[in-house]
Order: sequence, then structure tokens, then C-alpha cells
Amino acid sequence: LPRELLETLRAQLGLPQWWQGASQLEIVAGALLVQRTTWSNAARAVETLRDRALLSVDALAAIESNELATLIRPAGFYRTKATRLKGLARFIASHGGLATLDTLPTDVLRRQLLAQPGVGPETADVILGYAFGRAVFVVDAYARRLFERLDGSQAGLSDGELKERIERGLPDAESLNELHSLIVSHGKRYCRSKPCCDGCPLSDRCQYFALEES
DNA sequence: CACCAGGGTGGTT
DNA sequence: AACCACCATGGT
Repeated sequence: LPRELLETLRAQLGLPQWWQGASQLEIVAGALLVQRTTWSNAARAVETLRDRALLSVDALAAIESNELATLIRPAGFYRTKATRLKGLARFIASHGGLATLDTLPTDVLRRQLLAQPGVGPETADVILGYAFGRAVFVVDAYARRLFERLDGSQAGLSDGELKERIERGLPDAESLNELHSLIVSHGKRYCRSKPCCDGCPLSDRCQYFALEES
């Protein structure tokens, strides 16, 4: 199913344009800043960091948390995110930089990332998939909503089970990356209610299409 | 004005 | 293990 779904989304939506040309560290910072926020708000914070030449591990590890907080304010939860972003930079620095971390196997690196405050399963997988190019599928709110609406056995799976199933059916990093970025970059087009909306791109396969309101 | 957005954390039942 | 409140801004 994952391969087929990728083909369907690719045909309907075309190539996603998401995080193109961003540096490794910019992706790491973006993954943290976008938590529970719109990408447009997170992007403002990222651009500010870029303009101030703060998108280096050493600069982020050294900046005062209060100052960092004011700079990333548009991303929301800015005090929390500031201390966590600085902590993440200090973690990277203490391990000799991103290139050194990249020598670790994916499962080990994932555990290391999850041990950092503010890095949960989704953020860890975004970092693994987009900053380190690992073969990982990111289960986020859009993916969860989409798979809930596809008929078949996916309904009721835990995040971990869904992630494993997708990764088993689509083992290469390129495809997993493309599938997830297609899902999120067009996620707002998918219906959120019963019955499914008329414009739903997957209306022919959506479980909730043509349901009566309950 | 109310509700939402690509989460994570710590506490309570 | 399943809830809950909290963190906070910007858009509709």
C-alpha cells in the first residue's frame, strides 16, 4: 500500500517543495521550532536566525536563552523552545558536530536524540529523515489523519506500528522522505470531518466519503 | 471572539 | 495506559 499511495499522491500533487536548500542545522532547528505551530510562523524564526548568522552549532550553543527566545518569538512557545534549541546545539557540539553524529547507526542516533529535552518521536524522526537522510517515516498529525481515512487494516494502529509498516513497504530514504513531504505539504487539503469533503483528493478511497453525518 | 496549527512534558486518574 | 493542562504566537 505505501508504494501505491506514493504513486497516487505524486500523480495528484506533483513534487513537493519542502526544506529545499536548507542546511543540516537549519533542518534540525526547524524541526524543533515547527512543533505545534504553522510552518509560516516557524519559518519567520528560522529566517531571523539565518539573518543573524546564528545557524551554526557554536553560535546556538553560546547564545543566551533569553535573547534566543526573543528572536524566535513568532514560532510560539518561545521560552520553552529557546532553552530546548540551545540544549540541542550543546548536545551536537558535545558530540563533535553533525558529521560525527552522522557516523552513528540510525537506531543509536534515534535514542540519543530522544534523550534530549524537547525531542520526542516525531521530531527525532524529522531530524533523522531530513537532516541525516535516514530511511525513516515520520508519523505526524497529517499522516495520522490521512491513514485514518484510508480503508483497510491501518485504522487503530499505534504510531509505532504505522511507522514500521510504512517503512517495511517503502524501505528507501528517498521514497519515505517524498511520501511524508507530500502528505504534509498538502495536508490541509484532506478532510477533517464526516462526511468527507467533495474536494478530497482521496475521495475514492476515503472511508468517510459518502458517509451520513452522525 | 473562538478555534486551530506538522509536539513534548509532567502530573493525575 | 489513557487523559489533562501547559507552553504562546499568528491566521481565519
